[in-house]
Amino acid sequence: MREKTERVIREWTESCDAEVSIAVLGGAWKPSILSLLAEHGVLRFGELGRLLDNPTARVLTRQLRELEQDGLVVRTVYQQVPPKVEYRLSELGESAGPLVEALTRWGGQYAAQQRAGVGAAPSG
Amino acid sequence: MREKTERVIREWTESCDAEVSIAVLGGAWKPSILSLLAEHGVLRFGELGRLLDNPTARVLTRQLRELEQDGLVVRTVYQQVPPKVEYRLSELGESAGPLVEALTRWGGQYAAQQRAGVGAAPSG
DNA sequence: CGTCACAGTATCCGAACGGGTACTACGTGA
DNA sequence: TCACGTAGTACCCGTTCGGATACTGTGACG
Repeated sequence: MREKTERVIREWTESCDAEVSIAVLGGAWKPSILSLLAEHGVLRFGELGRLLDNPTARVLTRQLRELEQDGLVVRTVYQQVPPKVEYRLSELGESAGPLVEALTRWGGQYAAQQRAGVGAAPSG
Repeated sequence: MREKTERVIREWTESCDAEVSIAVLGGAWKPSILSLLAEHGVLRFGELGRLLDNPTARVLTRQLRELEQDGLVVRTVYQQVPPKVEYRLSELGESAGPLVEALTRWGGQYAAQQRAGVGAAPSG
C-alpha cells in the first residue's frame, strides 16, 4: 500500500471512507487505466500509453506504480530485450470495476448537463 | 461551475468521464459534506464544522464554495446578526448520493482489508 | 558501428491544495 | 465599554501533483 493511502486510511475516521476510494482512484488517468485493463484483460506499458492520450512515460509509470502498490494492478516483467512489461487487474482491481463505472456514468451525465445547460436551463 | 471542473470537462475525452466525478467530489471533506447534507437536509456552517472533524474555517469555506460553484449545494444567507448561513443539497447534489455511497462502501471494504491483511493473508 | 524498439529513470518546474494564524463585521447583552 | 457568537476573509507555508525534457540499457538488425 502507498504511504499516502495508508495515511488516508489512518487519519480519516470511518465516516469518511469515501476519501479512501478517492485516494486510491483519484490520480490522473487512473480510472481510465482500470477501465482499459478491465476491458482488455492484459496490456503492455506502451499499449496503455497509446490507448490513453499519450501521457508522458513519467506520469504513466507513476500512476501504474501507485495502482500496483495499492494492490489494484499486477505488473509482470518479462526478462527480455526489448523489455516487455504487462499489466493486468488484481482481484481487488476487478472489485473496483462497478465503482469506476459509477464514476464514469455520473461524471458523464454531469459533464453533459454542464455543457448543455450552463445558465440556460429554463426551470420556470 | 469551477474553472477546474470546466477544464477537466474540456480537456479529458469522454472516455475519461470518471475524472469529472473525481474533480467534483475529490476534495478534502467533500464526500463527507455531501453525506451529512443528505442525512440532515439542512446544516449551518458551524454545524458542518462540528460534525466533521473541525476543519479550519478556511478549508471548510473553500470546499463549500467549490461544491456550490459546481452546483451540488445551495447556500442560503440570512441577513441577520450574528450571521446565519444554511447549506443544503441541490437536485444535482442529491443525484450524487448513490455515487458517494458507492465510494464509501468500496473505500470501507478496501480500508478494512488493508488494515487486516497487509502481508498476513494466508492465501495458500 | 549506428539505429531502433521498449520501458522506463532523472531532474526540474509551476500550479494547486490542505492547513495554520490572525483578523473582520455587527448586533446583543453584561 | 467590552466580550461574545457566527461566518467568514487575508496572508502565508510546505507538500504534492501533473507534466516537460533529457537520458539509460540492451539485444537485434542493417
